[in-house]
Amino acid sequence: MELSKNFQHRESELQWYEHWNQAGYFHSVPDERPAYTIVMPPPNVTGVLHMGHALNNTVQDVLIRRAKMQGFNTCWVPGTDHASIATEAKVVAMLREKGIDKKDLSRDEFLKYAWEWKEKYGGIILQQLKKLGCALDWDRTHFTMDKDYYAAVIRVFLDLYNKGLIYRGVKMINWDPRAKTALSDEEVIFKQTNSKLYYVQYRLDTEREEYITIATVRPETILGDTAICVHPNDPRYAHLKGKFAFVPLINRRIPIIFDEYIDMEFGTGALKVTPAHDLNDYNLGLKHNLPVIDTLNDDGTMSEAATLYIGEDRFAVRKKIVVALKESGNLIKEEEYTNQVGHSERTDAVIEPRLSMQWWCKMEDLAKPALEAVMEDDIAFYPAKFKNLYRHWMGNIKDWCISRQLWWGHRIPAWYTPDNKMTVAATLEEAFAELSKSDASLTIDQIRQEDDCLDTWFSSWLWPMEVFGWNENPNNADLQYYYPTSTLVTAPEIIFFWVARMIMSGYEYMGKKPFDKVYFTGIVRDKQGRKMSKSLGNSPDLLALIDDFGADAVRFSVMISSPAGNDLLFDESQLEQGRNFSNKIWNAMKLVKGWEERVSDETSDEYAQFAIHWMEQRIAETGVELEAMFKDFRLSEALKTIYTLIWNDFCSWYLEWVKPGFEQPVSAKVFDKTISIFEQLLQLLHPYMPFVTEEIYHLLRGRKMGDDLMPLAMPAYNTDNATILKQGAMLQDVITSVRDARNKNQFKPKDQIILSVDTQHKDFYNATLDILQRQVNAEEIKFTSEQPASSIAVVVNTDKLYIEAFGKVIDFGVQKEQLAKDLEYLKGFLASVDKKLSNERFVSNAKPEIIEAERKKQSDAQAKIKVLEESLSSL
RNA sequence: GGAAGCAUAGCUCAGCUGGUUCAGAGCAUCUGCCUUACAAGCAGAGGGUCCGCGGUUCGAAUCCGUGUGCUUCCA
Repeated sequence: MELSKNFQHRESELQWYEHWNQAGYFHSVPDERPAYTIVMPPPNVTGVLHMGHALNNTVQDVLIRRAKMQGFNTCWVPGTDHASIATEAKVVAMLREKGIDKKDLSRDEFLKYAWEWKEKYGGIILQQLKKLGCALDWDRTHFTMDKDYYAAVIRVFLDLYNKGLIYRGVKMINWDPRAKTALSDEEVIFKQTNSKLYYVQYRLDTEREEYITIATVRPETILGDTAICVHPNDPRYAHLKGKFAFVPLINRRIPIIFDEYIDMEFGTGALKVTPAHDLNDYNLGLKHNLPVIDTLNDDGTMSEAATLYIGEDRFAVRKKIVVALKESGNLIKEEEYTNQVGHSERTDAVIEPRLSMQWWCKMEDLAKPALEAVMEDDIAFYPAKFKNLYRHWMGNIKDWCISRQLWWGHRIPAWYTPDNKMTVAATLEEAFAELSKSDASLTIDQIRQEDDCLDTWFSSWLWPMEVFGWNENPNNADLQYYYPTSTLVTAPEIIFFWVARMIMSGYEYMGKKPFDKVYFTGIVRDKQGRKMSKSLGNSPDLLALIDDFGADAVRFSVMISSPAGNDLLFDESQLEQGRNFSNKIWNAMKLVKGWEERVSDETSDEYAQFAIHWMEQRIAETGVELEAMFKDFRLSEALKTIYTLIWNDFCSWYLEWVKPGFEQPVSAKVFDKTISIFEQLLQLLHPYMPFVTEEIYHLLRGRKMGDDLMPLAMPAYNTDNATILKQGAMLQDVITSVRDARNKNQFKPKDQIILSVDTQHKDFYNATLDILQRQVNAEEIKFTSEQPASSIAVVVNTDKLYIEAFGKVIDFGVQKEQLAKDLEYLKGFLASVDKKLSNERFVSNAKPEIIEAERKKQSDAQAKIKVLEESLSSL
């Protein structure tokens, strides 16, 4: 078979993903093996794959694939969440394009469109995950508005309500006037904004014409002012106790109040108080019994209560009112001012603090066990630094606003009579039964259900239990087997939104934590360090990257640069590195495959014994290291380690050491061992780069479909020969040193040399002679005790190597320089070691093995110095 | 205003419990190679006051304090 020049990822990816799926490797059913379970953080159903997903899901896939090889029954559950605000916004936009206004639709009509939209576009992101190679159990795909899931959400709502943990109340909330819904604090993004600070004077209700000046960035809100507040210790305003002022333009008479809340330094030290439109003002209003005048409609236009500009947009009014204030002489001055302005995470509209009746969930009791679990490492966070953040939030937890003024989502199961009596019940019939108890004349068609939906996170917090069918039967076999799940992989930015709440619901409803470990990935940033986001448009097109470089290369690039919890700057050079790595392995395969037709039983393979033995030990050594790294989620370090093992140890050293000469036969043993070694390496790499490894695994021995790498059990690694590892390193050292000397003396690669070795370790050289000879292109290697005439001397450890070449003029100056430089370094090194060892406090305080190591360093350095001095003097 | 994180080669970053397996990787740079798997490659090389200062210690890139700079979270 003709093998292509490079790895052809496009065909390979399609073929293997389909094959793994068909073979059932992705699907899990409970059995006697231990389970290793991950529930995917459900992406937004409107989403398309971006770098954050690529990172997050590659991490999960690496964990799943490795666990599978280690004998776990792995289950990785895919799914999406309904993302009420984002989806509703998309559907509204889609309808608008069709010329349909949401206002003209009934709730049911709208939902019909929404479901159509979901069926059409909602699965895109899951399909894209297949391109990335994700080993997901597709039979378990869930959606947060599936019938049973919906029922679970309603059931939890009823339960919490009955426990007294859910209540209705008027509070200051974050209002998104574009989406016309409340937002939780976490959904508001504060952006630095260039604003203006307006100084406005209010006429005092005194006989003399006196004024008090306030500063505000939101002049349109003065129409809702119900007081002016100053600091009780502020001498400027002490005389105003008990006085009143008039709101400009509308001449509302409002009191001057005194409160220590005021920052005397800010503005004029006098604050206008608008309880309906500012949280702090609201609290002041409560304290001082101020009336609340709500001057805004839900769409951000002025309400009738404003009395002026009714129906006009708040920002247009801001401009107009400034003009009006100027004309009336109330505007004193304007100042440039930068402040933090809240924007909606989803619609980017400027948030209005607004008083509103909402549904709330009490968090204090739920938070307690969830906080303890993390603090006591019953649920372990990686990296642990996020425990602090978690503790801080959980310790100061506020009640959760769970209602959203949207249609797309789980409709709150609260029911009202025409005179606004309310009950909470699963169905209309139950609600009717309850409500009619106190009103016998009530008919069922008079009852109307709450319009609001629940926050999306109020459904996704049930994810780890509900994907296994908690609602239908909490004792079902799947839930018993897979819950608690093993590892949650997510971004730190949703630690409160989601992670904390899943822990709460897990304890509340399962009595158990939802997962053992939480691994927080970093945030993917672009080259300039900006977070990749849709709004910036700086996220590369992942599918294009996969197409260009291959899924393995994309996976490589995100994994190589993502130490746990640290942000990663995404750089295309890493994609190239990944692609090149695939090709390197592909070419190594071509080399080995090329030997197949030249396998012979008669060929000597003694020369290769050392190489094989050494490589096997290197793999074992690395296998042990990898185990430790995976335990700590040092995933990028693990990949680097595997990369080095394959590229350096295997390709650069091992293959060169065992490679037969041009068109020479290769022994059956070397061939077979090399393939076995290759297969072990492919297995170690497979979790990171599944496609290229599976492809080559099959090609190496011409395996049949079904005889696959993906489910192959991984051996337990342990090293039993430290000596050969040291000898391998020594051999590399000798080879590099001789090559360096060749280079420095301008030898061409083809120039042959004669190498003479003055050593105490003849056994080592005898075992590696053939390898050494080929690697340094030596015609002959012999032992000696004297430096041959006109030879280059090289010192490696305490061995002296002499290089002779015919027809080569040797530059002793270069050589002398090199030896002198080495000697100088070593003398300095020895001096530092001597100093340490002659320090009494070191000898008495340091651990014995450290002292022993220093002694060894001392004697090694002394020996080497001696050898170097001898070489120098013989020049 | 409160809190956290980061500062290591030209660039992007590793460096777990303090000790030469500790100063490392990739990219970039320099030298030599179209060597019979791979030029997306091979063989070598150069390059760093581990941000400044102070402390703990026999010993600090690593621990503590402090200053500076950047980032993020909360108010």
